[in-house]
Amino acid sequence: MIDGTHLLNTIAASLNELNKSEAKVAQAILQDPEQATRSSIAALALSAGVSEPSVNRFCKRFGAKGFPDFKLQLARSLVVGVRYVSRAVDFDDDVNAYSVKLFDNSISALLLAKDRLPSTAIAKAVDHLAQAKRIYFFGLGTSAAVAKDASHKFFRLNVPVTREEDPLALRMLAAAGGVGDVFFFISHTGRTRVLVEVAELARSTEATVVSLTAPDSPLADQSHCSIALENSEDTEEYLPMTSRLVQLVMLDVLATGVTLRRGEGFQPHLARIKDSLRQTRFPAQ
Amino acid sequence: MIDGTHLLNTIAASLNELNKSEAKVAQAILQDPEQATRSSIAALALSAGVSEPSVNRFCKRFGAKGFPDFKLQLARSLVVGVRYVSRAVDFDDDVNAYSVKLFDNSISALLLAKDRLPSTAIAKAVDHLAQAKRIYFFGLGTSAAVAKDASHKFFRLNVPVTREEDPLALRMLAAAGGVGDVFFFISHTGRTRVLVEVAELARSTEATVVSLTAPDSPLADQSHCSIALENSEDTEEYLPMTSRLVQLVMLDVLATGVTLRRGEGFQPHLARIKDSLRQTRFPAQ
DNA sequence: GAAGATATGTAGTTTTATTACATAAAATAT
DNA sequence: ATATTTTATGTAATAAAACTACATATCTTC
Repeated sequence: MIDGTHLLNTIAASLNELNKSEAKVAQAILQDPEQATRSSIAALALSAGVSEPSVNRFCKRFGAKGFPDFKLQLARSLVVGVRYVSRAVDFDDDVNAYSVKLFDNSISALLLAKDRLPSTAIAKAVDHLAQAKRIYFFGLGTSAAVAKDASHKFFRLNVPVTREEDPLALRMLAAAGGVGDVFFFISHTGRTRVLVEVAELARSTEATVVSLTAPDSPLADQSHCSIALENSEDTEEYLPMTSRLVQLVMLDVLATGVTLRRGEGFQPHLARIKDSLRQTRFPAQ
Repeated sequence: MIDGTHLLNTIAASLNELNKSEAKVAQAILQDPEQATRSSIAALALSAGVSEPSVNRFCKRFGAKGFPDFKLQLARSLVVGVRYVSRAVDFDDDVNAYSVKLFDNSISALLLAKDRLPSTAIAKAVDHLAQAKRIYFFGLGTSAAVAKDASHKFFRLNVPVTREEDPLALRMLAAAGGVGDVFFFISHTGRTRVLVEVAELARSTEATVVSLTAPDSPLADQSHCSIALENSEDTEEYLPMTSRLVQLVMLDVLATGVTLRRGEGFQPHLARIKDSLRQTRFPAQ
């Protein structure tokens, strides 16, 4: 019921199978579902031009116990979402059960992050990135994949991008930093020794240090600008982390911010890059 | 109201500012919110051990017009979600506006994918992966980052993992495939020439070809098992793609499936890997 | 166009929610 | 400590909303 197809779609789909008055009710509901959830049965009957029992029958037809129950379901279906409380995977979950749980967890993580967007930090980071002569993306472990994704995205924005994982190379690059260089660190914990040390090194140059990491962490402390990502209750005993998804989307946000800074004239450049891929693909059928 | 703070949190937060009977009502609701949305005022009053008007007053205190209205709001707040319709970024969006849009788009993409989980394909893929002697993750472009993430995740599952991007290396590895090898292809379009050719090559050996790609694509056709990811209306003129997020979560699902296959006795192994990272970090404050 | 089936509405009944008011509990002042 | 005020809570009456049984209308089918 909750996670299934959306009530509104169901109603719309069965429009032609309905009686005249039921169809009128459907019409009225589809026309303003939000309103419908706030109406009494009398009000809805009036606006649909039918009698109250017709509305009632309509509700029962769609599996509700009655009108109030129907309104409840409708109200829920108006919000696309996940049930709160992220549930952990059980050993006796079947394929569908654990799949849904993992998706739900991921979605919850993004929803949570959305609710606490550090807008000022984002704006500042976009400033730095938009002005950068070169961007270095540094991340280790799971964050290395995020860094890879980020560099792949940012190089399109007409700025030289360097990505590294080798700790020695990291140090050397950081030490050689100068004006216009932005060192972008990605770390879930913000406590990875190497990264923190490298950030410190970069900080000692004329370069700018930006990070996407846990607030108040050693790494955040070393940054000129740090975008805080609360690492929510990631018990993750054996579960994959949801935090990297948030990191990825946050980098999308930053890339978008930079793109907008580039202005409308920048669009052709992006189009050209996209076109360059065309020949590598089989044409669509 | 919809996107704002969650009603339940608000209630929980103001618990100590409430009168005795109001607190009882709050208690009863927090204890089983779902139930509360389905109860009559009488039922809730009973379960809270207070009179009906007390419940009514409680509702009004939290901004509702009355009990039914309160139930409606409660029902909504139980679903964390996004308003449907993914909106595109405008050139005059401010930081917060485009951030929210990007998050919403990502969330919608995951929600959509969740609604069309190809369970049978997933189960089959888990079968293959759980039995693999070695897994090769192949992806190019954006999918290369996904492949990197995947290999990082699967190597923990006690199976040798190889990841490659060099087209020549891909060919050689594929040609050398044998029984127990699983070649896992990741591609948004499923039409990247190199990948399709390499898949064909792998297919000609005793190895198993699994893919995470668009249904009915050339790549899917070459696979023993293909997990279909509809590449939804990804206009993505200049916007980053949401599809890779879905890919990542899908790989989480597969990794989880394999983990569950390994059985409970496998947990210590994972714990050991996690522990191995401890010394690379600054201790938490 | 009549008989049956289906759909819709009317009016009464029941359930549910709200209000007005009375009583009880708590807080403050004397 | 007690009276007085204020606040909290419940009781009972009222109003509103939803539901049911049944009557009437409409549509089908022969």
